[in-house]
Order: sequence, then C-alpha cells, then structure tokens
Amino acid sequence: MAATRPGIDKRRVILDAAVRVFARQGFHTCRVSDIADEAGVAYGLVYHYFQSKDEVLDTLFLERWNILLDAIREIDGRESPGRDKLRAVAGFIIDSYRHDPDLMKVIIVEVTRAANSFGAAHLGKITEAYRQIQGIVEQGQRNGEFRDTVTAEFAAMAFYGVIEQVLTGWIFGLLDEGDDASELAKDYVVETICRGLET
Amino acid sequence: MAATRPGIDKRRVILDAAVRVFARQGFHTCRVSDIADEAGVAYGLVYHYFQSKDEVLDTLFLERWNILLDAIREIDGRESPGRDKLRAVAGFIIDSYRHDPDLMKVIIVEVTRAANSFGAAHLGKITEAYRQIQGIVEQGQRNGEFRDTVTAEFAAMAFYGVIEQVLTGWIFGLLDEGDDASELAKDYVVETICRGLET
Amino acid sequence: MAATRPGIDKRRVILDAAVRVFARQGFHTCRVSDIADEAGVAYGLVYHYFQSKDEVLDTLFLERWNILLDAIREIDGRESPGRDKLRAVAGFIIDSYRHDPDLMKVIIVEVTRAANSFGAAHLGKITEAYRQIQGIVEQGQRNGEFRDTVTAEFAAMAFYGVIEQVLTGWIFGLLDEGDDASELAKDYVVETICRGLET
Amino acid sequence: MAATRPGIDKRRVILDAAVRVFARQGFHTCRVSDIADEAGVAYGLVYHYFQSKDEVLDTLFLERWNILLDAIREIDGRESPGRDKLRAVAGFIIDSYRHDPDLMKVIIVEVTRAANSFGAAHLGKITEAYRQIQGIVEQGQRNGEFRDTVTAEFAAMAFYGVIEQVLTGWIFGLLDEGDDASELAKDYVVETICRGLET
DNA sequence: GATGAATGAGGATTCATTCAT
DNA sequence: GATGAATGAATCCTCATTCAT
Repeated sequence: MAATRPGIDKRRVILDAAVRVFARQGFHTCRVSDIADEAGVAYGLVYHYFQSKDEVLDTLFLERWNILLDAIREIDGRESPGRDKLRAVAGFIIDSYRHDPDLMKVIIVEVTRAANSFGAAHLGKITEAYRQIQGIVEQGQRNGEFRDTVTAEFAAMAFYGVIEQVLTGWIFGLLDEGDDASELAKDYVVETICRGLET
Repeated sequence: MAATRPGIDKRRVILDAAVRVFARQGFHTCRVSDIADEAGVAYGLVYHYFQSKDEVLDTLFLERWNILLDAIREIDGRESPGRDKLRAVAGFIIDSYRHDPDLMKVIIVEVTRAANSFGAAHLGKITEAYRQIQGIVEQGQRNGEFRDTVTAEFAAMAFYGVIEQVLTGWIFGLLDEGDDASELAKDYVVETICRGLET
Repeated sequence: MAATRPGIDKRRVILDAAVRVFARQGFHTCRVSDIADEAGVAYGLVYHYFQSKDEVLDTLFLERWNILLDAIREIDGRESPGRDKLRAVAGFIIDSYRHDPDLMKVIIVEVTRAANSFGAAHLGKITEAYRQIQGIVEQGQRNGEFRDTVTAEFAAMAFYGVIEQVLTGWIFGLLDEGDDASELAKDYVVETICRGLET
Repeated sequence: MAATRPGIDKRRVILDAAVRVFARQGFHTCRVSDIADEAGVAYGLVYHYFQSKDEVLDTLFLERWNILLDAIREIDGRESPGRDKLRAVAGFIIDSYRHDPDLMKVIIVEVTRAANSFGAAHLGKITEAYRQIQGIVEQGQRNGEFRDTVTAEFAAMAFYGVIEQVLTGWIFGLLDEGDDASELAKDYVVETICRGLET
C-alpha cells in the first residue's frame, strides 16, 4: 500500500517531535504548538492525527510499552535459567534507553510514575510487565534456582525498581552514561539482584 | 488574647492541607484554591505565607527530606554492620511512608522523579541521600562485608530504587499495604539487596 | 477562498478598539476583556496578535509617533522660514488630534507623560521629536530669524509644551474645541512662541 | 497642645514616604505596603490615617496645590508689571520643584495629566491655577503691556505648558538640572513667552 | 490533508482593604 | 494608636481545542 507518500508520514513526524519536546520540557510544561513547531507542521495538524495532547503521550507510551511487553514475553518463553532471563529483560530495557533516551525518559518521568494521571490510566499495561517478570522469578523459585525468602511479587518489583533507578540516574545526569556504561549496568543489575551485595 | 492562640498555626494548616490535595489530585492538576479550601482558609492567605504554589511544594519536600537526611546521617554514624545500617535506612523511609503516606507520595511522584521541574531544582538534596547511602556501602566494602563486584555508587542507586519501587507499589495499590506489610518489606529490601535472589 | 476576506483585519480592529477603550477608561483601569468586547472578538485573540496589554499600547504609540516623526522630518527639509516650519509642525500635531482625538489623548496621557512606565520605555522616540524641533530652531538662529537669548533646546521644549498643553486643554474640556478652534490654535501657538506676549 | 509627641507625626511620615514611593514607582505600580515599608510603619496604619490609597495622593496633591494657589494669588495681588508677575509664578513653581522634585513629579505625572482619574477629580483645583494666570495676562492686556492677538485664556495655558514641559524635561532627565539651571529656566520661560523667539 | 486564526474556559497571582488583638 | 494576619475580588495571561478555508 505504501501509504500516502513514502518517507513523509506526518503522524510519525509529530510523534517523534513530541518525544523530543516532552523530554526537554515535560508534558505539562510544553504546549501543543511546541510539538507542532518541533515537527515543522501547523498547529491544527496535531489535532488531525490525535484527539488531544494526552493522546499523543498515550500513543507514545503504548507503542513502546507493547514492544517491551512483547520482548519480555519472548524472553520468558525461552529455555534458559532465570538469571539469564532477567539479564535479557534488563538488557532490553537498558538498550531501549540507549536507543532512544528521550522516549524512555518520557515514559518513566511522565507515565510510569504519574500516579494521578497517565500512570493510573495505564496501570494495567504497567502491571503486566511487573507480572511477567514475576512469572520469571516464580519459575526460578520452582526450579530451585531462586530462593523463596522473598515473594516473587516483591522480587519483580525490586528488579524493575533497580532498572528504573539506573535509568533515572542517567536521566538526571547522576550516573555515567559512557559507552560501556550500559553493558556494565546490565551486569550490575543482575549481579545485585541475583547475588546480592554480601560476600 | 492568649498570644496568637496556641495550636492554630495557619501556615502549618496550609502545608498539611496541601499534602492531602497534592496527593489526591497531583500538583499540576490542583488549584491553589483547592489547597485553601482544604485548609479552610481564604485564597490569599496561601500567598501570605508562600510566594507561589511551587514554594508550597518546595517547603513540603525540604522539610521532610532534611529529616530523612539527618536520619541517614545518624544511622551512618552508628557502630554496626552495613547490613544493619541499610536495614535501618530502609526502615526509616518505609516508616516515613507509613506515618504519612500522602507526604511520601507527593515527594516521590512530584519531586523525586520530576526531571524537568522540582526534581531538577532539588537535585542536590536528592543526590545527598544517594551519596550518604553510597558511603555506607563503601565502608562495607572496605570491611569485607560487601563484595565490590558492583560499585558502591551503583549499589546505592539500586538500594534506593528498590525502596522507591516498593513505595510506588503501595501508592499505585499494586502491593499489599496491610499491617505487617511494612515490616516484611523492610526485611525483603535488605534480603534482596544483601543476599540476592539466588540460592 | 477570497483571500482572507478583504477589509477585516482583526489586528487592526483590536488596535482601533483599544484606542477607544484606553481613551475612555485609561490604560490601567481597563481590562483586556474590555478591549476584546469593544472589538467584538474573543478574549484570546488579543493575545494572538499581541504579547501583552502593554504591547497594544506600545504598538499604538509607535505607529502614530513614527508618522509624526516622518512629518516633522519632511517639514524640516523644506525651504521655508523657521516660523513657517514651526507652524507646520504645530499644524500637523493639532490636525492629528482633530483627526483622532482618542489616539492623541492616549499618547499624551498614557505615554508621553508616564515617567515611570511607557514614557521611560519610549524615551528615545519622544526625544527624537524634541531634537528635530530643536534643529528647526537652531537653523532659525543661524539665519538670524530667531534670537539666541534662549537655547534652541529650551525653545524646542517650550514649543512642544505649548502644543501639548493645548491638546491637554481640549482633552480635559478646558479649551473650546469648536470648528475653527484648531485653526486658531495653530496661529496662537506660533504667535505666542515666535512673537511673544509683549507689545 | 503640642500634639501627640513632638517630631513623630506618623501621618506626616507616611505622606513623605508616599511621595518618594509614588515618585520612584508610580502610583499604579506601587503597593500600599511599599508606602508602609518606606515609612517604617505597619500596613494598617496607612488606613488609620487615610481612607484609601487614593486619599494619600489626593492629600499630597491638595496640600501642595493649595500652597501654589495661594502663592499665585499673592503674586497677582502685587503692584508690578505682568512680566514680573509671570516671572514670579514661574519662579515659584520651579522653586517648588527644586525644593521637592519628587512631590512635583508626582503631581505632574500622576495628577495633572491623568485625564481619567486624579486629573478629572481635581479638575477644579487645576483650572483655578490656569484662571489665576489668565487674570494676570488679562490685566496686562488691559494695561497695554500685552498684546491681545492671543486670548488671555490661551496665553495662560501656553505659559503653564512651557513650565510643565520644563519640569517634565527635568523629570525625564532630558534637560540639565545643574545648579543655575533653574534660575536660567525661570528667565527662559518668561523670555520665551513674553518676547517670543523672533528677532 | 494542511493551515493557523479564533475561541474561551481556567488558574495563578496581586493587592486594596478589613479587623481582631 | 499600632500591628499584620486574613480576606477575596479582580484581572492578566495561557493554551487546549475548534473550525473555516
């Protein structure tokens, strides 16, 4: 079908611009016109493709989060130790950040932690990820690979919390974002969560 | 007369009302008049005590965060194993939440993760907590109590990330908030971070 | 189609409405909504065309003052006696008032004498007019047409002061505004300034 | 009677402070609290002595303007040529400015030219001054000292206009305010108005 | 699809004024 | 007289959204 004109999907252009604007200024602080300006399109076109400013962020979040969910599902389906699965999940999320830091920043800052707005709206989707991870831990516990001193539910939250904090550290400029930082981070996450700090 | 009438510090009343309103509606979504209504005072009195809506949140954050910082410093000064110190820190933060869930919700949702607004403004204060925790880990590493496979900087972030995720779970209603939940949570945090998931 | 509909420049409509409102109520006393109402447009349109209420007045002032400045320059360039030039300048300003009393009222009341706000902001433009008139006097002094008992700088201020006072008299309803009043006023200004009161 | 306490008339202190504040910031731009601060008294005391912010300015204006009116009346009663009387009036006004520039600035900027507020309110008082001067000119015309090419009414406005423009020049920093500037100004005013510019 | 002029509800902030002490 | 906490109406400006072209 090759749609309207190859390479000039204005809807995509608007979404990509929105990511940059949301990341730079924050969702509440930016205006719809800022998005339009960044995209190089007119005011009203945003409303041609989206019902509202909210819908732009919703779209952005869902696009990416569904990819994440698919990835975790795929990883969960693999025949490998829990540790490797967790490592793969951490790897995928961290790579997502490396690939498009602005998008992940927006998702974390504006959605994942926004208890009174977008976070509440997308609670189901967000929870799905936690539960998927929880499943990985549960299987490990059944295997005898993981201890059950800690509930799988808690472990999943902890695991995700560590990752999100690492991204937050990068977003705030508190952690080094150098080249091998992300590879190291993947190891550290798994090392910390699986083996703990104690000798 | 009786000197300004004891027990009616309107400034305090406003701050306490603001906590409830911010927690319920979110900082951006609520109006200054909502705070005034909740406090049972007139519109303008908020501006008699505070320069702006922002300053109300700043005040709330700083009040609590400074208490947190003091507590961590005190804990760090103790003569006890790193594990106990981390447990004490986790305990303090979790107890803070149990004591005033609204306030902690506001701090986490509106400040700690708000990379483009309050978070950036209070970055120094926030970082101070991370570094204090980092110090605890470093000492443990020097002791031989903690491994140094993972940097102390990373470990501190991970530790804090787990705690914040637990609070986030409570805030979003994803984790059980029952009576012994908080005591359990303290154990889980330390257990996870110190001993890891693996058997 | 019909290209934006000829003759309905809303920006112009707003400016013209603002003149009437500023003249009637004064700049500080009127609300932006008064301007919008008078113009028959929506509130926000004022802000679509102007950054602020201030900018509306700035625009009004500059539009007219630049015309005045051009006129004085043109008059100065003529080959005629200083007296005739001064008469032409007085004539132009007085005709400006006859043509649009509201606009000149606004300029004099809200800008020209507003030492702490608009007057200070447009000091350069205002001074330009004084200096242009000063140039006319200086040339007359070199000619021998005018005495130099009084500095040209002072003479220019005096000349302008007389004119502005006449307009002020009209604005306050202190001087007759009848048909031939303005023609008479032109003569009187020049007669007073050039020949003085004494016999 | 010696009133409340010698040398500490708070009402006077407030009025004097108001002059400075109005001169510095303008009537509309300053707050009542600015006046109180400048006077070193509490908020509400301004309202103990005055009904409103407006009344403070009214008081200031009337105090000074009545003195001016008395002075002109006295001058008018003298046995001297019209020229000398005009010179005396110009002298009095200019000395008033030299003595308290802030007060005269306030009167000119905030009252005398404020066609929609204080100017309108005090129109009678202001007109009284014009008419008094007009009387001086009329007498001169009857004497044969002044020509009657120009009406006495116009001449009075012109004379006052020149003076006010000189003060305006000083207020805006456009005319030199040096030591002998005021003496010179008095001469210039009379020279210009009485003898005119022409040779 | 694309534009951007037009709309108007919404909310922060200011500040004159009142009043209990 | 003196204080300053308390009140709340008033108004500027923002900006999401609509719609005619």
